[in-house]
Amino acid sequence: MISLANKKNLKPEDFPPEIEGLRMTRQRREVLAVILRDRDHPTANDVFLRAQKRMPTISLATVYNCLEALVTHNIVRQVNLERESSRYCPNLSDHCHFQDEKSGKIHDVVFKEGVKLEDILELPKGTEVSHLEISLKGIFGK
Amino acid sequence: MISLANKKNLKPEDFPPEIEGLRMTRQRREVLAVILRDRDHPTANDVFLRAQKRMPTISLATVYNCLEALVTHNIVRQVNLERESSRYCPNLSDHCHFQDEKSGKIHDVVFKEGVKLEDILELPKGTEVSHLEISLKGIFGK
DNA sequence: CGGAAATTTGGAATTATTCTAATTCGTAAT
DNA sequence: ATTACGAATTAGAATAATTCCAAATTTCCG
Repeated sequence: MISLANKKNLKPEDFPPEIEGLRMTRQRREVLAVILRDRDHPTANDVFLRAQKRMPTISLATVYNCLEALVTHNIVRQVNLERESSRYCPNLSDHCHFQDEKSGKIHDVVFKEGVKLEDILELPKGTEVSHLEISLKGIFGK
Repeated sequence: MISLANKKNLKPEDFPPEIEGLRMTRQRREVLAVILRDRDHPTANDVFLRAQKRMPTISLATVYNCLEALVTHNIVRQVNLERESSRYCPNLSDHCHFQDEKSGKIHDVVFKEGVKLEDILELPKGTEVSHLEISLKGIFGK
């Protein structure tokens, strides 16, 4: 996994020509930069609006295309909460999402030290987990 | 919580006039009976098609209305997997959902004895969880 | 440079769900 | 029973997110 998750003030130009086998086009750079910049779990449309600022000609369809490419190449993660629009998250480490009912903000939540999901679920022998999503809603403390 | 989860061969007529404070109309009975009968996590449209068999005049809008009423009164649970249509589940006990990639079937998965989600997540003090959803995908063993 | 392949684009199409306004139903009082 | 009223149902239109499509553009490579 490439460590983009912590690079904060990355400009689109700073990305290498290829990430995780995905050719970085101008639009993909822009979309990725948007997601890395604010880290607030934007929807595709949010990304579109932000990307448009620097690249007024980008289209929504392209944003969807870029997001799909980034997701399938494991460069960003797609987050689905209830029936809302998908959101996009640059944090690739194991974590889940908590949506605060007051602010609407989405927080990343990590597992306690050493906890593995397979340890806590009653899964039949031979089960292979390829995808896992945990989402919570409520009042986020602090 | 009313123990409908285990009643299997329930006919619509068998329901009391009111469940969890929700008046049971003819359509709501039918929708609930469908969900209790097959327990295969049908979508709204699946429910519609099945309900139509016994009640040819029921409309899709009504199925959506009934499902919403049943969900908000905690009589059935709404299950969201990725971006697919919502599905509906009569099992109200704590559990999560595993979608088998081969068959497409959805399996209920329970926590191991004594595990509480709050114990395994790093949540800030004062956090109140009102809603929780865990979904998995992969090859389901056995 | 020249052609093939990949990407982008705008708009149309699709799909699940919600909305709306009119009708019907159910209940309870007369 | 009849009436009246609020709740529920209905069909169809509307909406919203996403995907599809076909044409235009860009990129890559020899």
